[in-house]
Amino acid sequence: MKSKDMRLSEYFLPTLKENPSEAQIASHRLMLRAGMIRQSSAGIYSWLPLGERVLKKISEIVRSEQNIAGAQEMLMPTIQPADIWKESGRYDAYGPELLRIRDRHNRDMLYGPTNEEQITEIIRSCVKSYRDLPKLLYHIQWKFRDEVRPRFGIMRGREFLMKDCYSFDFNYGAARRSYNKMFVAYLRTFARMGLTAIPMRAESGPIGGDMSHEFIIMADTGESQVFCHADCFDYNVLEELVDYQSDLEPLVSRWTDLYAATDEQHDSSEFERSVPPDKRCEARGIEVGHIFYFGTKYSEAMGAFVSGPDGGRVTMEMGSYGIGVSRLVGAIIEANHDDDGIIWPDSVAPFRVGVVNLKPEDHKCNVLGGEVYEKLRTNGIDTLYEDREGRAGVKFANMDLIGLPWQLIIGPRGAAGGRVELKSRKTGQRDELSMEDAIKRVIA
RNA sequence: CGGGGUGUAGCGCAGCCUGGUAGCGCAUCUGCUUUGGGAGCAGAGGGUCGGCGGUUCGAAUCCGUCCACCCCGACCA
Repeated sequence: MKSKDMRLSEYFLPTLKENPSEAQIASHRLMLRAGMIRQSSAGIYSWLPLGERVLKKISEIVRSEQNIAGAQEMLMPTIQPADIWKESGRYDAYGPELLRIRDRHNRDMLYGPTNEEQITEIIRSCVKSYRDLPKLLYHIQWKFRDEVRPRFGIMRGREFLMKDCYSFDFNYGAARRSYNKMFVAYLRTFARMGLTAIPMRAESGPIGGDMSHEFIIMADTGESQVFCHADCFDYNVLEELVDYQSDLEPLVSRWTDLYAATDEQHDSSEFERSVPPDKRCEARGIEVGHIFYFGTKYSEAMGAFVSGPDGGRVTMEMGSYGIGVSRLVGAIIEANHDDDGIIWPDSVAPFRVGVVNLKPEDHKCNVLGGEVYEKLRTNGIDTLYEDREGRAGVKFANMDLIGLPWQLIIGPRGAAGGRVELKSRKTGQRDELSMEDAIKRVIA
C-alpha cells in the first residue's frame, strides 16, 4: 500500500531555529521547535501534522495491545453530566481541578478528567448477570484537569489524551486476573515504543493490597525519584509468548517480586534489605501509566451489581487502567534526544525516513530523489521528502531536529553515479550506497 | 494557592532607570553571488510596544488597575 504523498514543499512543518523562551525542558522545547505543537493557552495545545502523526502512532500501539489483551474499544464523551459524579460523591470531592460547566438549560455538566462514573453508569444498566462478566472496556479520549500550574509542555498539560480501561468482575480473584492482563499489556505496550517502563508499587487506596502500580520510565528530567532492583531492566517481555487466557501471575510476579518504588512509596530499609548493593538503582522517572484496583468503590456508590449463581446480588469488582498517550510523546522525547534534536524510536516515528534532496534544481538529483521517494512510498514506507530548494546545512539541521530514524541523502556528488547516502539518526553513521541497497536497508 | 519573573514583528532580544513618536539578530519577500552541516551583499515588507485608565504639550518609557504567560514551592496522570 502506498503511503501518503508528503513533500516538504507542501507539508505544514513550521520548525523554529531558536528556542522559545517559555520552554524549559527538552521535550517541550523540541516539540515546539520541531513544529509538532503550538500552545493555545496554558496547558492546552494544538497538534500540528508532525505531532499528530506521533500521537496516532502511539495510540495505535496502545490500541493493538489493549485488543490483544482482550479489552474492547469504545468511546465515551468528553462532557459528562454532573449527576453521576454526585452519585459517586466525587462532584464535591474533586475540587477546583474539575472543570465544571453549565449548559443552556442550566444543567450542571463537567469536562471529564476521567470516566469511572460514565462507564459504571453504562455497565450497571446493561449488565445484570454474573454470566456477563468479566468485562474489560477501554477508550482513548481527551480529558481535562484544570491544573493549578500546568508545565513541561505536553507532559503536564490541562488537556491531555489518555487511554483508560475499566474492568468489571464478579469477585476478587477475577478482578486480579483482569489486573494482571493489563499489567502485562502495559509492559508490552511500552516496550513496543522503545521504552523500558518499570512497574512500581503505588498507593493502593482504601482496599489495601498490592494492586496498584505506576509504570515509570527513566529520564533525567523525570518528576520523581525512583528506586528499583536493577534486574527490572533485564526482562524482555516482547520475547515472551503471552497467552492472556492463562494464569499470568507467574509472569507478573517476576516484576512485583523485585523492589521498585517511587519516592512516595519508598522504604529505604526494605530497599537495603531486599536489594544487594550492586543492584540498587536510583534514578529519576516519568510516570506513563497507572493501573489500579479499587474494588467496589464506584459500583457500591452507584449501585452496579449483578445476580450471582445463587440469585443473590453481587456488587461488581472494578479496576481502572490509564496510559497518558499525549504525555508519552513528551516522555519518549525526554528519553530519546540529543543536542541536535529528537531521536525517534522506529515504532513511533512520524516518518520512517526523510529523503533529503540537497539540490532539487540539479537534474540528476531531482530524478534520483523522485525515484527513491516513489519507491519508498510504493513499499508502504512513511517517507518525508525534503524537496525544497535551500542550503544543505539547513536541511540537515532540520532533519536532525525532527529526528526521523533514517535520512536518505541525495546530493550532486553521488547522484550522477546513482549513489546515495544513508544516515542513521541514532548512531550518526553514514554509508554511501546504491539507491537499491539504501532502500533495502530502510525497508528492513 | 503562596513567592518570584516576563509581556516590544513569526522566533530570540535591546530600548524603559533619565518621556520626544520604535530598533537589532534570525525568519519572510526581491535581485545578484554562493551552494554537503543553520551563507554573503543590496533592497523591501511586517508593530494598536498585553488591555484599560491616569499624569503630561508629548508615554513602549512614569502612576494605577486588569489580563496573559513562565519559573520555584504545595498539588497531580
